[in-house]
Amino acid sequence: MNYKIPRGTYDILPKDSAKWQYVQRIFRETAASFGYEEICTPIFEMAELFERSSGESSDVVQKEMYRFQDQKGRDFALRPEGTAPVVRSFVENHLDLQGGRHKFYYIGPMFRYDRPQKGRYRQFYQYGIELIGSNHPFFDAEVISLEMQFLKALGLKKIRLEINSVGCAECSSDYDAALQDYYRPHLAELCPDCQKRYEKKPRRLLDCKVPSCKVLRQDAPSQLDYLDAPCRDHFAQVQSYLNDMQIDYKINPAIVRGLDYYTNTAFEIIVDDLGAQNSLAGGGRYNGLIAAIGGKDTPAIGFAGGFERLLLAMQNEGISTAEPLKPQIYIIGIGEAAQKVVIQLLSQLRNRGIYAEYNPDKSSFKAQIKAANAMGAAYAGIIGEDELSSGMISLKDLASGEQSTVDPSDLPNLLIESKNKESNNL
RNA sequence: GUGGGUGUAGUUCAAUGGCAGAGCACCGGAUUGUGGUUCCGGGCGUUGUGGGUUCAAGUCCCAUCUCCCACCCCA
Repeated sequence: MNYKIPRGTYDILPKDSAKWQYVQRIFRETAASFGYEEICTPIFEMAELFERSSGESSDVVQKEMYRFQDQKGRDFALRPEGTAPVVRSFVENHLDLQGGRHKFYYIGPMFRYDRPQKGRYRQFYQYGIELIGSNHPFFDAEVISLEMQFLKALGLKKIRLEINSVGCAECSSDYDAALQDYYRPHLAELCPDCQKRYEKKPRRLLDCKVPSCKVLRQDAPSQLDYLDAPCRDHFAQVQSYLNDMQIDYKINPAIVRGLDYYTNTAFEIIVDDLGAQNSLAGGGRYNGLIAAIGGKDTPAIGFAGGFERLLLAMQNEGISTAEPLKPQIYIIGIGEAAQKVVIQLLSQLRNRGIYAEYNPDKSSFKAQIKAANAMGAAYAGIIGEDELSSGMISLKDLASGEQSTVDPSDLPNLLIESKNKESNNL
């Protein structure tokens, strides 16, 4: 084998594509029921867009972006996440000046130069929504409920919703200072990673997995105690709306979104038994982002989820998604003379939208009916010498074994009728 | 970027340093046109790749790559 797929990427083969179509369809339907419409943005953008939005110090920008220059030396990056491009498009198309609320959803591949592992790839597919133009806490709850609704529609049960508030720019920097004050005397006891975090992003100290760091964290100040009055009120209202929507959640002060632009509400949906990468979706409010990339100051909230993890979780819960494609009829032709009639019939049926199969590679009657059975065809249509002379077709119901003789002109309607009957029974 | 594991037929896996094999899948057949069972037949694969040790390497050594798991990070 000469050519190999790039590391951390994968092909979606026909045997799996129905699953992908299914989850995407359910997501689109769910989004539509909340009034969200699709937005498609390019797969690459100016690298600077992501530096601005995610934060130059973030890992995503520092070491995970696929960056490249084009023939004119312009600095681009394959998009590592979906929010910045949507916001860029929002501003570029002057929707910020138009006012009002805007609801977007997107589906597509994202790229991050990570070390691949379970539930983590270098090209991975995300779905997400963005609601731009309101700071009302109702919409925080609505965005969360859309995601919960989607997961429920898929039949996932073993999921947990955790929420937090990271406050606005002011209270969040107050909190960082408080955390540093707390950790300063213990600096030497922290793991090397945490010592770096202390400087760069003190909040990251809260989700370190090293036992000694976990112990220290127990008495650390909580973000929630450092929220100013408006932020505290906002968070309380979000919870109240979630209660009204009968959505279960747990407050987890350790939830820290990785990207710099988050404010106030942050949430994450976690699935057990998924391995280390157990975060199925995450999101939050990002009131400062639109202004940060040059638009009119506009509040916004959204989330993103990963399809790979979704599919893993569904597999874990034994949720089956799609039936394999089965022919409605498999046409068996015997002898050279039959082939012409077979092909004409095949075309007629396909023109009527009926999935009909025929395989001239198999010549014997036995091989053909075996294939019909193996493919799960509902019927076998037989055309041999007898049928050629009578102008009729022998039609065999492969489930019951019953065989009848039908006029070729009646066949399409007959097949469509039986298909309808079958889907009504489901 | 760090650590551990891994790689043999389409697939799942065998093979004390000594002839690379089996199950499943796939294809064909079992007296001329009736399917899930059964029986019979069908396998030379750069043993991931490149070096090295050896009379002899799938097996030992080195390098490299993939995949898996974890750290990290995150969806």
